[in-house]
Amino acid sequence: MLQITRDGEYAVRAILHMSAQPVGTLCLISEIAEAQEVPRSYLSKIMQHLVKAGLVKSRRGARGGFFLARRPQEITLRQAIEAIEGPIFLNICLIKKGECHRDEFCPVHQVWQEAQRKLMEVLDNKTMAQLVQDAEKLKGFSAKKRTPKKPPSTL
Amino acid sequence: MLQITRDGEYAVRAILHMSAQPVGTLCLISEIAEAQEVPRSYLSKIMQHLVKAGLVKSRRGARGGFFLARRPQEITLRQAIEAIEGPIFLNICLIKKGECHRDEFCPVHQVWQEAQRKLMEVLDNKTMAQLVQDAEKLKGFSAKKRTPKKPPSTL
DNA sequence: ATTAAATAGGACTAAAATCATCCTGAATGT
DNA sequence: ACATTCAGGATGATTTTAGTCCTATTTAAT
Repeated sequence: MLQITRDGEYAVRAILHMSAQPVGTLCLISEIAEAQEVPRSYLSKIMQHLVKAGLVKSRRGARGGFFLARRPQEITLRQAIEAIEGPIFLNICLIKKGECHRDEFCPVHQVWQEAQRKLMEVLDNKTMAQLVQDAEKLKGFSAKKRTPKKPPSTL
Repeated sequence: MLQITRDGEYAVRAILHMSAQPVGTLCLISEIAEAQEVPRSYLSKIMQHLVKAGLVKSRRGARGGFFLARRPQEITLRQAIEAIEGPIFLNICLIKKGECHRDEFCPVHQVWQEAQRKLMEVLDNKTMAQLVQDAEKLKGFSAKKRTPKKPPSTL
């Protein structure tokens, strides 16, 4: 449907959550699930997947939990999404050369290529570290809206 | 899965096929199906949909068929795809304001917005007329490769 | 050693989407 | 009348999506 699945969305939320923690923090499934509004049992599966993909590490048992395998500035949005959704191809003709025999003469093929390239560029150029910063700005902004620091006195 | 469906692909093929015909030509389902390698009965459904969407007109009965409702230079790739797939949203949070209550503080939301904008830009900027031209170039190129007009003599 | 706390992993499921096929009906030109 | 086309509905197999639930395994603390 040309739309990312809940898996991808939830994976990004989880990684973003971990990226916002102080280094060394271990995050629990239940904690991430609640904070990021993801069904707990479903998130469990996604975290497993992220561990297998090498983006996240885990420790079992009491005092266990999850933490990032790399620093937030070294994880792009694309990596987070593709870790769980697999590589993105806007059309099956892009999967690999020869996947679609029509690409030799189909003029649409190269349009998809360009569209995909532009899309990837956006996802590649955003790291988890940047997203955490963006989130802080958003928070500051909404806080300012509600309780301005210094309301300009009209007296 | 962040991939267009066969519906969308087939719709584009059908419209492209009609765009490549001389104006006034009526195209038959069976003819389009064969030329564009689309299952005949499936294409039938897609053409119905395209008629309802207003991109294509039809005439029933003997000597009937399909033809474009607008000129090829007035139909963009995006219009062709969205006519059959409905509006594209890379993530459900983009469907409409308030669809996702997290968008107030979620820093990923605006990244999706930008990604979608860039993607749409590519699809918006390609008309069926241009695609027909592109196809002609591709044909000319592959023909040249196989039978070069004037092979450089080495004698 | 026991136990409580966590993740790992497999089995299962309901609902929806995908990718079609087939048949009947309606319109239209000859 | 008849052959030719599209219109529209019913049906269906398969896959994907979006989960849940239960048991096993690992680990830290007591």
